[in-house]
Amino acid sequence: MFKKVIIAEDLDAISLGIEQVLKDLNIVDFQHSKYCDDAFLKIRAAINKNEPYDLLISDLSFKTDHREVKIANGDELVQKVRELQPDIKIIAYSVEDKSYRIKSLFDNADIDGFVLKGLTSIEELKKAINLISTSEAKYISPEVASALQEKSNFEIDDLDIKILKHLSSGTPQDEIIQIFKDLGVKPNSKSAMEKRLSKLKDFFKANNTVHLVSIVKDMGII
Amino acid sequence: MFKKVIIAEDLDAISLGIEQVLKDLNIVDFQHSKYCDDAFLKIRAAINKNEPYDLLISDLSFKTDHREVKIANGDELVQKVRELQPDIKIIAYSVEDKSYRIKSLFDNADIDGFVLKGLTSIEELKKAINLISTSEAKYISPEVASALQEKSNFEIDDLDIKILKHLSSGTPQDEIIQIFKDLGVKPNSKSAMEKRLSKLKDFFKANNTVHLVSIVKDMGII
DNA sequence: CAGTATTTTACGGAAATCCATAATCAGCAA
DNA sequence: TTGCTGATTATGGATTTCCGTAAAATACTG
Repeated sequence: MFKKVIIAEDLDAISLGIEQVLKDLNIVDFQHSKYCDDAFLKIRAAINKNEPYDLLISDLSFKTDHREVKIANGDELVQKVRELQPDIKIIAYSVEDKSYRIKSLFDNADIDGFVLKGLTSIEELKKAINLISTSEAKYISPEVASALQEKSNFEIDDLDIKILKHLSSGTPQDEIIQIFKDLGVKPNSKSAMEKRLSKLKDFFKANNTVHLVSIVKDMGII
Repeated sequence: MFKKVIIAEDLDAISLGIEQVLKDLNIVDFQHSKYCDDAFLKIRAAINKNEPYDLLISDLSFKTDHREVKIANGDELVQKVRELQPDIKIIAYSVEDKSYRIKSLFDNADIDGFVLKGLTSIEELKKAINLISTSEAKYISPEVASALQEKSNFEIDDLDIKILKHLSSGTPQDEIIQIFKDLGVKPNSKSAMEKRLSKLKDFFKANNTVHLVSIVKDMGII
């Protein structure tokens, strides 16, 4: 079983629940951070003291404060923690149920478990911790297990995301092209843009641009 | 102080925290529902038994299950509870920070408090309960207090919402007009629709329709 | 009822987008 | 170099949206 655990979770109501789980599992050495930055610093400090954490339980969405932050959300946190300490186990604990985002956590940050906050998530969290502590298996909540089956999220590349973000913030297509030209981004013709858009509309089965933006917003892609 | 409390909250991790608050306040007679429908039935049953609840603490967003539900979210729940039992005190406890929605809770459902789930929300919840139990005052979390100051949310009426929903699901304007004509909705001309859209774009400072839909989705209006 | 104001509808040109096709260019093999 | 292939860019016309103005219908007033 894990000896030293760190929790990254901003909502006090929830972190109380998580701490209860750890106590039930007789894990007493745990810390709790309300900010991603803080969690990251603690993890780094622990490594330097040669007393590294062996489990991170992290929320994904964090409220934005007045204060300046380097790491804004759990996705970035787990990514950076994985780079810093490749052998740490990571469980994401979130309400996020968009398969696109869950899949990318397993693919990119190689997380060890995903527990969906829900009606029985406390029990699930226990199960996940138990499973991961004793094996190299991955845990994922049954409601969203299908996320991992989904065939590759196709080729929605970085440029597509850029275009979608511009569109959703009201920039007309012509201006987006101009911006890309000014920035020296490679494909920057009207046609290229239109081709990409029509590919995206085809892929997401959107009738028009409004629909497309609406869909990708719902999916949490932008 | 309140004698009998009901909690409507689907996430188990959070309801544990709320229950702790109630225990700290020496409130022992409380029930907990994970579904809005269930909460509503309990409240009605309590009235019938002449032992009504005097406080409802309700979340706003509830996860959708496989099961069929009559009341899908906290907004509807508090609305219906207010109609059923006008003298009950109601606290909304939610991560929702869109002023549009918060204001409408005070205006339409006449809730008594709004506590924003956050870093110190457990303490805030205690404060809110204390305040409301001893006076007719309203409680609102400081971070979102400005919501109540905002001048009327203008006249975004039901039809506007309908139009926006259609747009966001990919229906072209012409078709929306046709749908309205078929349904016998009153203003159903191309011009009327365009005028409304341009009013909305003006109001929300949107550059175009894509932008408009993006904004109202972010605000939680649709 | 006449007259005025407000709302709704109609119309039309400008702008943006959609969509198919053609031209251009870059890399590569013969 | 030549010719092929695929990717990018250009072009133009159909459709949709945008936006202002005018006509028509409705409501309101004295």
